[in-house]
Order: sequence, then structure tokens, then C-alpha cells
Amino acid sequence: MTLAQPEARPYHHGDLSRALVEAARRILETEGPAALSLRAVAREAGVSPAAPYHHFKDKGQLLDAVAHEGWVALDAALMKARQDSDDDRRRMTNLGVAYVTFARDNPALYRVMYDCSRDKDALPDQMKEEGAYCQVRNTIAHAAGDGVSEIDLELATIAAWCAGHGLAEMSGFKQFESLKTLLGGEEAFLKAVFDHLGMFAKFDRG
Amino acid sequence: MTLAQPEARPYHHGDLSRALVEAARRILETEGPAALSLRAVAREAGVSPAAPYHHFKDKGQLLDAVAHEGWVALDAALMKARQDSDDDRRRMTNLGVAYVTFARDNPALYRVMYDCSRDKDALPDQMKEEGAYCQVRNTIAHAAGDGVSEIDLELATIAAWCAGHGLAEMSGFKQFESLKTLLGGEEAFLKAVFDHLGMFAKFDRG
DNA sequence: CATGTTATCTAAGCGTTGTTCAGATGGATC
DNA sequence: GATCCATCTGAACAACGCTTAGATAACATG
Repeated sequence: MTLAQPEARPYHHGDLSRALVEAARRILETEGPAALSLRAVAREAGVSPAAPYHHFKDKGQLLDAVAHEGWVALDAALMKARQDSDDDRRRMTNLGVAYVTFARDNPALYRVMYDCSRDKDALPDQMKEEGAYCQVRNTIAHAAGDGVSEIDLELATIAAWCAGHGLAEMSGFKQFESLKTLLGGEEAFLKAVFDHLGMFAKFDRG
Repeated sequence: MTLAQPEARPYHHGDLSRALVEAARRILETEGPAALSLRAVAREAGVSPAAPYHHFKDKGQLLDAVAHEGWVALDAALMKARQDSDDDRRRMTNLGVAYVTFARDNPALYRVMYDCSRDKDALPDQMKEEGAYCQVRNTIAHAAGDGVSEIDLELATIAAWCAGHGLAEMSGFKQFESLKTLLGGEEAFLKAVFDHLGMFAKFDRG
């Protein structure tokens, strides 16, 4: 008779895929992206280093699953931000702030999300239909009214998305620290930058 | 007497630091960032795997050197773009297009540059004085005239830089392919997006 | 010129990683 | 109850970043 194991997991885990993704997110949050090795994830989940390969083709595919969860979470954050406002322009700014805030609050996760995208040279497919990208697009469409062309709409969405991503990756740079305190905090800083980007400038001009 | 070596390098290389950085750039261009290991760089330079440690504290410091070269090159590209125009607004767009074009032409190098920045949560120090960041700032300052505040100037520079970085990392996404051909090529696409960002909107409005 | 000092390089090795493979395990099906 | 098959383990491989001990040669000092 052996001593009681700390976690008497049966030989077959039951839902290892899910457990692995959760373990990965736990490692991301506590130790950062550099510590996210497949072996570490397996360790954290309490299985052998080879076990993950029965659920994911390779490390990249596990990261894809983690990234997917990230996009879903970002989705929800943007959805919430979109409802918290009535005015179109303010709503657009709120979306931008929510986007960057999500990235700043989950830096490791955001990094994985975009690393996966760049490896495939594409945003996740999910986004085109009902995802975060589409939410930005719809918000712009509503703000711009009927007169706007499909092309302008697409361009404006891309422009806003690029601005958000750029700011998400750079707003943490220490060179901007003094400016932030001068403006009264992180959020004020973000709003000010988005204001300067004038994402409706084209529509305002006519 | 031994056969003539293919490259009868003396025991002491002479300028190994430089050779290592060049070897790294060669690997980046031909095999991409994933293949850029310290051992591969040493192999490419024709030295043992331990040799680089006499010139760089660790792999990160070698990448820092590579990144520095990248920033210098980007510097030059922006300098050239700035002189190729007279009108302020066009000059600003040209800067943006040049920035993104550099990133698209040297994707692996650009990746290393920004990975190094994020590891330190800072743009390279060199940029603040006479570097690329400063060029953008000066261009905006010239365009905005005397009335603009120091804060607005800084915000506009950050906004432009974020937009450039975001577009640099996303313009390669295949989702935008059809839109690009529809607009008549990569450069037209970039100009259209920058136009939508209306980086002078704030100043135009007064 | 001989000598000692120092910078530079190599060889070997440690611990870790991603990945593969043969074999052990056990739930599901007949 | 025998069989099948997805799942998991243990052991192994090559490659990685990095360290250490020792070889080599340039250079300074006498």
C-alpha cells in the first residue's frame, strides 16, 4: 500500500487537453512567456513530457489553443466596452482603451496570441465572422453611417486595429512614463494617444 | 604538412564581434529568426560554440548588437524618405510608408529589434537623441508649427509610431491580400491606411 | 631575446528543450 | 472475458544556452 498521492489522478487523465491549456495559462501568468516550455506545461499538469503529444501535434499547436482562448477573452472585453457607451466617438475610444488594457493586463497571453498570428501571417479566422475585429468594424460602420464605402470601412478598421496593436505593444515602454504621470495616469494617456490618431478624421472631413 | 584549409583563419580571429553580428544577420535573412541560435551563429562564423562568450555576455547581448544595427539602418531609411518630399503631410506619409517598408523588407531583423525592445520595455536609448523616433517628432513639429504644445507633440509622435509599428506587424496578414490588389499594390494600401489614421487630424481641427 | 601576462579560442560537459518511439495501462466493444 | 485502441510512461536523440578547464598566440616587460 502506497502513501496517498497528493493528487491521485487515474492513469487516463480524462480531459488532458483542457488541463494542458489551463496549465499553460497558469505558467504564462506566473512565470512569463520565457518559462512556457512544453515540458513545464506537462510538469504543471502532472503528466509525462510525452503526454501532450497525444493531444497536440507539437508545441505550436498547444500555443494555438492558448491563443484561441486569449482571442475569446479579448472578444468579451471588447463586447463589454462597446456597450458601456452611447456616443460613437467615445465608444470607439473605449474600444481602443479596452483593447490596450487587455493587452497590458495579460501581457504574456497577448504575446502568445500575436506570435501565433505572425507565424501564420494571419489573424485567427474566428475574428472575421463574429470576433473582436468584426466588432471594431461594426462600430465604425455604425459611426460612419450609410455613405461610407466598403473599402473605406475596411481601411478604417485596419487602421484602428494597427493603432491598437501598436499602442498595446509600446505603451509599456519606460520612455513614456513621465508623460503618463503628467497626463494623470495610464488611461488618460491611452485616450490622449487615440485622440491624436483621430480614427474618424477621414469621415469628419467628408 | 596539411592540406590548404578552405579558410586558414588564424587562431585569433581578429574581429570576431563584428563577424558574429554579420553571421547573425546572414542567418536571419536566409533561415529566419527561428534558426538564429548562438551555436548556429558560431558555426556560420567558423568558431567554436563557446567563442562568442568572450565578446558577448550571453545570447541576448548578441541580439542587442544585431538590433542596434537594425535601428541604424532604419534610421537611414527614414532619413532618406524625409528628404524625398516637400509637403509636410506627404512627408509624414512617406515616413510611415518607409518605416513599414523597412519592416516588410527585413522581417526577421525587425522582429529581433522589437523583441529586444520589449525585453527591456524600452525603445533603444539612441533613438531619443538623433534616431528614427526623433525624426518623426521633428517632422511633426515642423508640420504643426509653433503653436503646438510639447505634450501634443510627444503624443502625436507616439501615435504615429504606434500606427507604424502596428501596420508593420500586420500588413503582411493574408486577410488583407485582396484589399491590397484592389487598391493597386502594397504601397497604395499603406498610404490608404495612413490616410485613414489622419495623423494631423488634431492639428487640422485647430 | 626570453619571459610572463592577458585576451582569445577550443574541447568537453551540464542541464534543459522539443520530439520520437517502444511499450505499459485501462476503458470501451464484442 | 478477450480484444481493440486511445492514452500515458520511460528512455532516448539531437540541439540548445552556458560554464569550466586548458590550449594558443599576441603583447608587454625585463
